[in-house]
Amino acid sequence: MIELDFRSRKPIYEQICEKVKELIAVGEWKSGDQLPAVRCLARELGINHNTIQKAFSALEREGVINSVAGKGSFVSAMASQTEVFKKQALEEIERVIEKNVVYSITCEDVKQLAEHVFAKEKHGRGA
Amino acid sequence: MIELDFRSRKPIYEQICEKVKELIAVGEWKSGDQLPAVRCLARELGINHNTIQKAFSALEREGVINSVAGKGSFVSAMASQTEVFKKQALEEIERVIEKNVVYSITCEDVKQLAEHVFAKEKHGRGA
Amino acid sequence: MIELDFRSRKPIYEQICEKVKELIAVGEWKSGDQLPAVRCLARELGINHNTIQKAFSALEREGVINSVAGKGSFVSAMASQTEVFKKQALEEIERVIEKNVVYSITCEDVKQLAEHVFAKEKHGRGA
Amino acid sequence: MIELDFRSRKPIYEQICEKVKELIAVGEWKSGDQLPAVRCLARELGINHNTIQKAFSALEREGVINSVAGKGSFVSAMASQTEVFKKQALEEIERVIEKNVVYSITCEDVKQLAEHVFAKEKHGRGA
DNA sequence: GTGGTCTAGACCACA
DNA sequence: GTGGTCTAGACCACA
Repeated sequence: MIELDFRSRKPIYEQICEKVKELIAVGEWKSGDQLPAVRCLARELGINHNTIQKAFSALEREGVINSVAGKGSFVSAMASQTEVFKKQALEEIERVIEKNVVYSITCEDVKQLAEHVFAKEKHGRGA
Repeated sequence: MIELDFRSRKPIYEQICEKVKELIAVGEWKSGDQLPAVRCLARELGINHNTIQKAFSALEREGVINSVAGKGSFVSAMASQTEVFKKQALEEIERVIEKNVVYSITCEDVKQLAEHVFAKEKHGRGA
Repeated sequence: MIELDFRSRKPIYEQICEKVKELIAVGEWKSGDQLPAVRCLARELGINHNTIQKAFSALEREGVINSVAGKGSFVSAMASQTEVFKKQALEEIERVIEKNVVYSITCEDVKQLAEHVFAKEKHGRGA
Repeated sequence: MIELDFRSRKPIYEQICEKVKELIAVGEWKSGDQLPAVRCLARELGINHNTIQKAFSALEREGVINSVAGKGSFVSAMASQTEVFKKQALEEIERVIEKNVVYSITCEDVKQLAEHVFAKEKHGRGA
């Protein structure tokens, strides 16, 4: 379910955070669902349990999950989870557009890009 | 001309690379222009010259500048410099959109975002 | 009568201890009253009876209740129960004030805070 | 400068966070000051550098300090640092009063307590 | 079993 | 030198 890129410059624990958020976003994991146990997931992914711990701590801090010692970790009940994710996603896109606006890209370029990406996406899901 | 954010988590040398590219992109520095000497720039920015060296080496590897031992560094003559930058910029934006497509954003969201950013930009320059 | 917050980082057994003390403090449970049976309460709260056991053991150690094997647990006859609770409460508040005195809070700040809390409380009960 | 209580139930890294905040609050460490190096402080306190790392990461998340790889950790420039600390302190006191209001303490009790603590404090500093 | 903390020690990128 | 990440392994409290 979760695939890691050990060559990436992005730390493993951050990759895990992102994957968990994605799994929640696509509805694979729902509010209240119990996540895999820290040590169990660590074994599956072939990494140390402390790395999972670090990822889960960050996710709890963000309000994405709730971890209770002795019981487990659970997808947070935050009703607006999805909206928060969407807001953060759009903010990230905005930042990257702003940063690159200096390289003579036009509004039209970005719009076409968006259409291209979403068209691809549609095909990908249709397939 | 180049301002660094020492608090940023982005490495100083990467910040320098980006600033150099921006200065070329906006036409401040043109093909063939000589860049400031490594040690001189280091003194101005108040950083170690090794950090500038690292940035310039990366820029040379990308073909953005040419360094000639004993003479200095020069903006590359690559005619298509601007187009390469633009292509890279669009690729980066595409990557970020693709990564975030899972968070229930729509093509329309991104298009509106683009318009918003470019409208702001226009105002900023108009001012 | 007893409500638990399973998401709280406060251990379940500590939550139970506090609730029992509160119920005694407000006069709901009086000296000599029999507490619900461990297993019964466990069933009601949907938790393991060992957790209740742990809470009751702690309460007995503090002299709040008396457990008699084969008969059950009873609210301790300590005449001064209420006063002990009050003393402990004030000690806890004192500790927290002392700990925070370094953050440039004033005596006046704390006094106003107290008035605010008690005014709220009064309203809450009046409602 | 920083003393730890290894017997305490409070994790070491949390104790460190609190001590750092206190040192900033009392003006011992000022905005922009460089904190002791992670490994250096670890050696001094006789603990593992990872524990300091964990504390500093938490402090950075809270905006109390800024850590820059290769350079060091610095007291954040947040102008309102002191006010934030004070606000958090008062919130903690409020919470503890509210929690204990059930134990028949009166507003007057708390006010007297406050006076007592601040009188002691004054003497302590005067001595 | 479950999460949380801590150590000892290694390796990395950056300055 | 400086912070950051990761592992292997231990120990703890709680359920």
